Amino acid sequence: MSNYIFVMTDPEYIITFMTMIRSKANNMIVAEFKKNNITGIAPSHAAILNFLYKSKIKLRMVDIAEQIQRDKSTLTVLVNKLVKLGYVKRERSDEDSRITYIVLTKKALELKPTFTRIARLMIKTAFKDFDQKEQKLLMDKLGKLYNNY
Amino acid sequence: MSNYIFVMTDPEYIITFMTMIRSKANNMIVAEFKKNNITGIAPSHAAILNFLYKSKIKLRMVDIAEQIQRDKSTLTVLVNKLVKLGYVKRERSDEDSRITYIVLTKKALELKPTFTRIARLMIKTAFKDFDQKEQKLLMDKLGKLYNNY
DNA sequence: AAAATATAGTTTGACATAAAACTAATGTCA
DNA sequence: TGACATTAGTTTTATGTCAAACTATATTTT
Repeated sequence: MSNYIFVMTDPEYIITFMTMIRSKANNMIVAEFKKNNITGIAPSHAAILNFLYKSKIKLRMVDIAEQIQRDKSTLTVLVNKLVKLGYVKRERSDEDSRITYIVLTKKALELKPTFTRIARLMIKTAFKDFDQKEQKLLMDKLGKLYNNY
Repeated sequence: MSNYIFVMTDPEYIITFMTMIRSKANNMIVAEFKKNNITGIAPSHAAILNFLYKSKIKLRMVDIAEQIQRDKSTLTVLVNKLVKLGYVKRERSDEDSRITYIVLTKKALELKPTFTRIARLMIKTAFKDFDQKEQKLLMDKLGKLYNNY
C-alpha cells in the first residue's frame, strides 16, 4: 500500500499521462493485429506500412523516417524486420545509387484493407464522443504545448 | 524530397504527436541535467528520485513502479543504475523479507534542490501561457481520450 | 499443518530506439 | 579537375522497456 495516490490528470504528470495514452493505443493496435492473425509487427512497423499504402510514389528510407518520426538507424532495423517478414523489399535506385526505395510486396498489398481498417478504428476509438470543435481544440492545445518546449 | 507533408496537428497523428512532445520534454530534461553536471541519468531515473524526494515514508519497488508507470522488471534495471551511481540504496525489510525499500543516499539528498527545480521548470515550460482554465481543459480532454481506449 | 495461492523482486531474452562512427555515392566550388 | 562537403543508408554500441519464467517469502484455504 502506497501512501501516495497517483492522480494521472494532475498537470504535473502530463508527460507520463501521454505515455499512458500511447501505451493504451499501442496495446489496442497489437490486439487488433492478433485478432487478424498478424504477428511479429509492432505499431512502428504498422506506421511504416500505412505510410507506404498511402503514398503514390516510391519512398526512400529518409522519407519514411521523417514521417514516422524515427531516427534513420532505427528505421533500418524496422525495415529489416519487415523484409524478413515479407512485407517489403529494398530496391536500389538507378539514378542515385545511394538511394534505397522501400516497396510493398504482394503479401503487404493483400493486407492493405486490414491495416487501413485498423488505422481508422484507432482514430475513431480515440475520438469517440469528440465533436469536431473539441477535437480541434485538443490538437491546438497540444500544438501549443509542443511549441512551448 | 517527400511528396508527403507531415502535418503534426492532424488528429490522425495524435499519438505520434504526443510522442514528439514527450521526446522534446525528455531532451530538455537531459539538457538541464547536463547544465547541472548530472550525467548518466535518464528521465525515468529522475522520475524515481522525484518520487522518493516527495515521499514521507519508505518506498518499495512496487510503489515506485506504480508511480512512474513502469514494469517492475524495468524498475529493477533503473534502480540498479541509481545504486551504481550512488543515488539510492536497497534496504531489506525486517517485517517482510520479500520487501526491499529504496532509500536516498546523502548524494541524492544534496541534489534534491536541483532536481525539484528542474521538475518545476519542466511544468512551467510546458504550460507557458496556459491559464488555469486552459490547463484544466487540456487535461480533461486527455482524460477523455484515455478513457476512450 | 500442509497445500495452494498471492506477493515482491530479480533474471533472462527480446526488441524498439537513438547517437556516433562508418561506407559509399553525389554535389559543390574554387 | 580535384578537394571538400553533403546526403543516404548501415553498423555498432548502449540503453530503456516489457513479458515470462523464476526464487523466495508470506498469506489463505482446506
